[in-house]
Amino acid sequence: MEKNLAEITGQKAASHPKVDRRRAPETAERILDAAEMLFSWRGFYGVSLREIAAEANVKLALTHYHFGSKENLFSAVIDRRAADHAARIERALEQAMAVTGARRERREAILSALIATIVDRAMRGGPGWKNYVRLLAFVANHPQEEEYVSPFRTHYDHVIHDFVDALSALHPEMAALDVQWGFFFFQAATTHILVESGMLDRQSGGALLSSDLDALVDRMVPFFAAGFMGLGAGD
Amino acid sequence: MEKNLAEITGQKAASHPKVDRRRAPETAERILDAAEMLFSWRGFYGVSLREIAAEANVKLALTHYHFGSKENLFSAVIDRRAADHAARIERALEQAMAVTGARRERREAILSALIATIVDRAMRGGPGWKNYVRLLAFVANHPQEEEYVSPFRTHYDHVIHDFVDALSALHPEMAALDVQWGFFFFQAATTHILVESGMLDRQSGGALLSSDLDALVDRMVPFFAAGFMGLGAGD
DNA sequence: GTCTATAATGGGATAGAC
DNA sequence: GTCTATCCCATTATAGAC
Repeated sequence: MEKNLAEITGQKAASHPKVDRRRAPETAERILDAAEMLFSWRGFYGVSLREIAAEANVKLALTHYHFGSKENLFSAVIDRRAADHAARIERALEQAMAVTGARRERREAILSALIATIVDRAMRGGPGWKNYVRLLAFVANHPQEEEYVSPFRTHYDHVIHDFVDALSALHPEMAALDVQWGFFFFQAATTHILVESGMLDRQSGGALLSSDLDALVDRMVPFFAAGFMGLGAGD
Repeated sequence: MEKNLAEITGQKAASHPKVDRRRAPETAERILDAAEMLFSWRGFYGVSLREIAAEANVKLALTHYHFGSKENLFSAVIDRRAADHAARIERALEQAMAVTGARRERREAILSALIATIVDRAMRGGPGWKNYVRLLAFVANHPQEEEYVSPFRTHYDHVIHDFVDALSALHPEMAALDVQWGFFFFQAATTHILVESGMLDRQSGGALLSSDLDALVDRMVPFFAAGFMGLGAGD
């Protein structure tokens, strides 16, 4: 069961020049890159520090020197990007709330602020970001009882709260709980899709690709914006 | 292979036949129950056979005696319920396709055939079913590259295909790919929600409960039925 | 900071008595 | 079918040389 993941997925951790000029600062980064990639595919339990060290071309002991423990390394992977990522999403939400026009369009702008910002990082932020986004979605799909999800919560809980507030302000005619339901459905689909489980590819026979995230956004935003009307949103 | 030890040793035979027949099936069932529960929370890698044996009040060696290997045990957990479960969903779909009325209602009936049937098993099938449904959703959220997802695919891929067909037949005015997108969104939200990640509870401050799946169905079906109108479905 | 070596533990799997 | 005992290997983590 433990096959070489790089061969299967054709993926590598974020690449760095082979020739090391300054090893010291780069080593920790390489370990983070490797951990980010491997954790994003198999989760916390499915990856060993040995695999991470090998993927990073680093000796095993260095993972402990730089990060102390496996759990610490996992947290470090998230902490490297989470604050910046959450801030980007918050900024996009602010811009979306400044949009004027029909409420349907304003609703779409809000939803797009979340999914399009995430997709932008995954598609145009470099290979590390793609892995990070997958990891983010992966963790979001796990029970909150797991300890390793807590770093994720501290960074993103308030973001989600702000989105619900924005939608509630846009739709005073809706019951507050219905707004929460609707956004939860949107968020649920988002996190499922971004793990790239490959289901979409298989079910469509390749006509729809999980990797084509831009096409995803174009379908997802109008679909979910319309969904709110099923819960009583006036158009 | 599995000879009766009493015959070989010449000891008395018929002393415990009833006890053996009662115990034999029960042990394997207890192991399956424990594995089902633990796998559903922490996944394949996050659980050890020792934990499973302890949870089942059984010695470690018995897990190997009854199931051979860890992978085999995982498959056995799925095989115990998957065929019955898939058949229930298929039957519900057939009944939904017999519904007459407005297309919106027929669309809701189809979506409900999936989610309500799953929720029915989770809520009213007993504790084992609740764990199975969580495991089902858990695995659906994992990359298809993982080998342990294949037993799920063989049991459920055709079910999903039939749902897409039913929706496509209902909406000839929609592009076939858009129907696939819409159902994929629905399925994505379904699998995310059923892992009971606890997000909903946290975000709503307890006003919405992940465990209240019946309330979920009441919101989810109209929401996603309306979503299709965002992709060009005539009402 | 990086290396080799090793401790200490837990993992899956098996043998053989009963 | 169930038990005890054990093998063998992978795991996380640490010690100490350089």
